[in-house]
Amino acid sequence: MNAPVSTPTSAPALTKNQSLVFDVLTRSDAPMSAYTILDRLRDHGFRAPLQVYRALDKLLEFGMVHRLESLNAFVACAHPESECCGQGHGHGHGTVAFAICESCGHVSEFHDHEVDHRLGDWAKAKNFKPAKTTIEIRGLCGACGA
Amino acid sequence: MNAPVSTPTSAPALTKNQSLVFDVLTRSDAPMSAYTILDRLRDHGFRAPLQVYRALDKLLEFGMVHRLESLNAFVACAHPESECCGQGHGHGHGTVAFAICESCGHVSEFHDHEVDHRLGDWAKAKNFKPAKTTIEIRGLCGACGA
DNA sequence: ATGACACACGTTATAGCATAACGCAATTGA
DNA sequence: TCAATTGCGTTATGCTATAACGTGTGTCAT
Repeated sequence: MNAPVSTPTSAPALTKNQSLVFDVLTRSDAPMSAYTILDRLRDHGFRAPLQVYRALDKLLEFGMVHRLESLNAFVACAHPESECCGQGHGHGHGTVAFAICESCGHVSEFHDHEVDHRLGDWAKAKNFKPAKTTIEIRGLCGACGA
Repeated sequence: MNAPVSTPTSAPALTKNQSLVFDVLTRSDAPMSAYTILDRLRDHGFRAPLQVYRALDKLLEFGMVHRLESLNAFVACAHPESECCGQGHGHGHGTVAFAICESCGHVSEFHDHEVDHRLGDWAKAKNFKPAKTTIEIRGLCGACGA
């Protein structure tokens, strides 16, 4: 009884652990570290970091979760399903950027074609083949920076 | 005998530990983790991670070293002194981006005004005050990706 | 059916990255 | 001279991530 449970929806079917981790992240309004997620899920039988990391690996692969490199933390994907989350794997919508408030912890996810394009041009000019691009702006959000 | 040693040059005077760390990073052609730096400096009396981290903190503050968030590693600043490294502290040359080869480990540092500008515009529109921006492209460099 | 395979899972142990908290030494400057 | 600041060294600890092992279950070609 370990295989993914099929759901009525379209997105990839998640296993129990994957669902639990995704739910916790979705309910959070700030990024969570793997260990924080682990603590939230102790009541659901989670005992070891690997249970979280393995679920996160899959969720990252599905594009349902993002990793914030500058925080060593994770967030549920926040941009519209139509642009990314629903679709299989390659999902051609480009790189996502994050604005992270260092005061309240809130994260805004956004996308800018022009930025994408410029970085792509640089890569092409240098014959560099991008695999994954990270863009994170840390600072103060409108509410905190007043 | 712990104070910074003044040098004939312009840039901020470095203490012994700061110089040692900076030299090691400068000689390396790939990013180094703090612990790798530590190991390289054992012969020079380094015994504990904090000795490295404290030096790195200062070098980061001086703009002489960058931290690669997606690697938890550090590189010596590679762009021309005239644009950044030499000057005091605020240094208004904008955000730097990195292209990191996942095969050979080589890192290219570059700057794109347009990208900077776009991200700045987004921030302004959202009333977000940026403090530090991270842009890292991971992939294969020209030499490795052929 | 059955056996090979892929995959999710659970557990223990370990590796790798970073900082807290203490105290000492040297420099600066009121 | 004394207080404040800064760099340094040490010990201990905390946080982040993965290696390596074995189990169970579903899939599918034979």
